Amino acid sequence: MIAIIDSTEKRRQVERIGVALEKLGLTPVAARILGLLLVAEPPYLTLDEIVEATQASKSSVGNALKFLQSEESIEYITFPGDRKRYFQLSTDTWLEGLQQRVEQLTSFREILLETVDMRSDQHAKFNQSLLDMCDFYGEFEEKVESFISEWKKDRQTK
Amino acid sequence: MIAIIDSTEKRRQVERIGVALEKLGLTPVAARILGLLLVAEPPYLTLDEIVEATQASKSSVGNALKFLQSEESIEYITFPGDRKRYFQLSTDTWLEGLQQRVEQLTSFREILLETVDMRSDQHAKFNQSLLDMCDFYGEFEEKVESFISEWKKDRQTK
DNA sequence: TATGTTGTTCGTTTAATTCTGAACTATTTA
DNA sequence: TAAATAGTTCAGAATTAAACGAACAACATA
Repeated sequence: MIAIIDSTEKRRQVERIGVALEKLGLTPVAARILGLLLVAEPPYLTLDEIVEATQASKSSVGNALKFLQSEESIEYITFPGDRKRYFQLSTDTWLEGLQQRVEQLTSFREILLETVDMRSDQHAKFNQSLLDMCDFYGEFEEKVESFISEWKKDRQTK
Repeated sequence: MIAIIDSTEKRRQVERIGVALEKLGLTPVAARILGLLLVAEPPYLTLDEIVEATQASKSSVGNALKFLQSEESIEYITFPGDRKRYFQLSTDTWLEGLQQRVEQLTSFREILLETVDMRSDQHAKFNQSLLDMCDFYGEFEEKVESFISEWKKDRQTK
């Protein structure tokens, strides 16, 4: 963490972001990489720069970069005459990630509906509560999806 | 898994729900308990019944129950003249859990805004993308919260 | 007061995840 | 062709998380 991130304040911010993202389910290294790419100027770094800045091993960073690319959280750009990959945050595709989460919700809702079907008509009140929950998430998913698509439309016309 | 859950089909459903909930971040035991409480009839079970049905240790189940209560995913009821606690899914408070997740989003958005403030005005396009993302989530949170409170209102008048 | 029942706590064990270092491939440069 | 650079793979080490079992506290009942 010498050259790329120059101030103590920035290093601390990388850690804060790292902790926040760990809580959302990322591994420590992956979380620090995203933090770094949010703070770094320019906001694109090579593998070796990330290795230096995070003090993690090349393989850890390499694997984390691969994972983050698969999640579409980051992508890389290149420059003519320079073989290195410059990794940066995906500023276009993060919406897709949210959409994937909504789809996860949908699939759980389907399992839940199946489960209610399996239940007898005893405990009707409980069954109804489960159905209510399904209704809520059904509408919720719709709302979220239409909000996302509207946002995308606005973005395109900009 | 002998007395409480009587059929192979139900046992399989508990596992399916368990796997789905593990993916959403629960531990295996906690996920199986929720699955069990979705499938079981009646939908309230004692600690010992859950121990028997899940084949996990009493302490694992006890700790998982404690955790699920803290998350407001489950609660317990009692019956007069019966000291045992009957654990069941919270059919009222699961919305609070969703709200807590939204709050997590808010706190990450705050960190993100701070981070943009720390950045220079070079790479303005990148900075703008981060701000756009903040805007999106800001509106998103509002939308979700108003949807939740409307839903609650409807529920009360029912 | 003894006995049984319900649920919790705590130290240990087990299992899963995360990270590492070394070796390796592929590509470029001298 | 040799040396350097960029990135990947993989077996094992280190770390973290999950589950266990035994002991314990609280309470009820006999």
